[in-house]
Amino acid sequence: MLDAMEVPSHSRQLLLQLNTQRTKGFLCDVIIVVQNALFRAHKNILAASSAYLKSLVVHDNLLNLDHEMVSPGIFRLILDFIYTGRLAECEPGGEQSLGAVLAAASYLQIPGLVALCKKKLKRSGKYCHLRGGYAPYKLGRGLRAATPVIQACYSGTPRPVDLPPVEPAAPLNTQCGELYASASQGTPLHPHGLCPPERHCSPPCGLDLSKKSPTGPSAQLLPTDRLLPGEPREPSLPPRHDSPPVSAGLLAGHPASYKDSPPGGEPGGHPHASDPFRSTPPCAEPPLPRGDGRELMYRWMKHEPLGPYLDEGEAEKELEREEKAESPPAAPQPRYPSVESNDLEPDNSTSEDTGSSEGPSPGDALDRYCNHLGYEPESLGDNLYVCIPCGKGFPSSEQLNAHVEAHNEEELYHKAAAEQAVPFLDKGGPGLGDILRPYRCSSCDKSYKDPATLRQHEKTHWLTRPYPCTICGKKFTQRGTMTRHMRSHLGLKPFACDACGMRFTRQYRLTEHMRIHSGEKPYECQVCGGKFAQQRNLISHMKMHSAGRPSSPGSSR
DNA sequence: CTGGGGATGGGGCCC
DNA sequence: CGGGCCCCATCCCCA
Repeated sequence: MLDAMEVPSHSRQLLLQLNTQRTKGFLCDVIIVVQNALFRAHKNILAASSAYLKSLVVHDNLLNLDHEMVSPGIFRLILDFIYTGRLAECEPGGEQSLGAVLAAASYLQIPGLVALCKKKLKRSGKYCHLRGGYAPYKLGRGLRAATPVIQACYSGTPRPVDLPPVEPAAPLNTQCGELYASASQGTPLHPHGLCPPERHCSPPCGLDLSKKSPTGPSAQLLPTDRLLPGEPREPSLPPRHDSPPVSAGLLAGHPASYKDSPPGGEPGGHPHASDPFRSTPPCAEPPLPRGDGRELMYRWMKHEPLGPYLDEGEAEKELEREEKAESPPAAPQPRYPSVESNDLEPDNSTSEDTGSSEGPSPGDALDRYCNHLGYEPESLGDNLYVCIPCGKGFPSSEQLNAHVEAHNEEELYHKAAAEQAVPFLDKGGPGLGDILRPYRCSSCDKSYKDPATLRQHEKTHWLTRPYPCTICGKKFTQRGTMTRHMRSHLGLKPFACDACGMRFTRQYRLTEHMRIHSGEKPYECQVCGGKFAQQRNLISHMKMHSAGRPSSPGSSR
C-alpha cells in the first residue's frame, strides 16, 4: 500500500552512488590498511556494515586490519561487497578464497557476508574446509576488484618467474594515481592490465600521488636507464631476473636492517622474514639499500585529518604500518586487529621546523653573508630583523639594513680575507682546524670532526657509488640520499602543508613553503632590499647582483 | 621575447 | 640514519 511512496531503486542507486564516490575517493574519510594495501572508504558505510569496523572508525581515520585475518585481496572483496551487496566471484582457488572471505567476514563481523559465504560454501560442499584464515599467497593476482586500493607499486612485486621482466618503470605506474604498496605476498597486482574494464578501476580512484609530479619523478626517472651509463664499474646489477622485484627491494629490503620494525610487540614484527617472494638484493656486494624503501615507508609525516583523497603521506604511513605488520602468515598473530594508529602517529616533531638555523654556507662570502640572515623569529621579540654577525636585533628590515650596511662590506671583505689567509679551518696546516676536525680526507683537503663523517665523505670520492636505487639504478653515495630519491619515485610526500595541502618530500621544503602562506620573507637582499621567502632565491638573486647587474628593489614586480 | 622573481624538485653532503 | 642546508635546474608567472 505504500508502494506509491517508495522508489524501488532508491537503495540501489544510493549504494551505487556511494560506491562510485568510493572509487573516486570522494568524501572518503577513512583509510583501511591491510597489509600492504590501502583502501579508502566512508566511515558511515563501514560502520553500517561491520560492527567491528564500526568500533574502529569512531576513533580512527586510519584502520589497520590484521592481515592474518584479512588479506588485502579478501578485504577488497569484502569492501566491494559492502558497497555493492555482491560478492564477486572468487577466481581460481575460489573456494579457498571464499573460505577466507568467510573468515574475514566473521572477523569483521559482517553477518550478511558471513551468511552468504556459508551458503556458497555449503552449496559447494566445502564449508568444512574453511580454515578461517586466508591464503594470501594464493589470492593474489587473480583477484580483480573495483576497490580502490593503494598498493605499493614497487614493481611487480612478487614478480617471480611467471612474469616477464618488468621495466622498472612499469610497476610504479603512478600515473594511475595509485600507490602500490608492496604486494609482497601475492597481493593482487593492480596494473590496469589486470583490471577488467568493467570494474571501477579507474585511475582516479586511487590516491593522487602528487600534484606536481603526475608524470612525476617516476615517469621521468624510470624510463631512463636504471643502469647509469656513466657508472659501469658498479658491480652491476645482476641480470634482471635476479634483481628483486622492486617491491622486494623496497619493502622487503633486508629484514635484518629493519630495526624500525616494532620491537616485537607488534604483530608480525619481522617483516618479510620469510616472504617467499622476496628475492635477494640486486647487488649483494655493495651495501645494499638496506631498507631503502622501507625506511621511507617507516617514516611518518604530519598528522592531519584524512581528506577525501589519500595522500601520499597516508600512503606512506599505511605502507609503513603494513610493513610493520607484514609477516609470514604462519607467524602467530594476535587474533584481533591492532588498530594502533597511534603508533603510527606522525612524528609530529617533524611537522614544524624552524628551518631557519642555517649555518654559514661554505660558499662565497656573499652567500655566507646571506646565510646570516637566517634567524629564529620567535626568539627575537619585536626585533625580528637580526644582524647575525653582531647579534643585534631590529624591528624593521630598514633598520637592519642601515645597521648592516655599516659593517656589511667590512664583514664581507673581512671574511673573504680571512678565508684567503686561512682557506678553511680544516685546510691550513696544523692549527685550530686540525684540532677541531682531526679526520682528514686523504683524497681532498676536507677534514671532519669524527671518523664516521669522514668515511661518509670519502665515499664521495669512490668511483662506485654504493647505494643504487632499486628502481632506476641510479647510484648514490649515501643511503639517505638514495632513500630520499626513492621517495620521489614513489611519490611519497610525507610533509603536508596545512594551509593548502601541498605536499613535499622533505620537511625543509615544507618549511620553506609555509613562508608563502605566512608571508614571511626572512631573506633580504642587502644590496637592493628585496625580500625573499626562500634563501635559495635570495642567493640566486644575489648572484644576479654579483654578476654586475644591479637592480633596484622596485624593479621586481 | 626576455629578465627576474616565486616556487619547487632533486642531488650532494655535513652534522 | 635522519635532519638540515646548499647548490643546481627548472617551470611558471609577470612586467
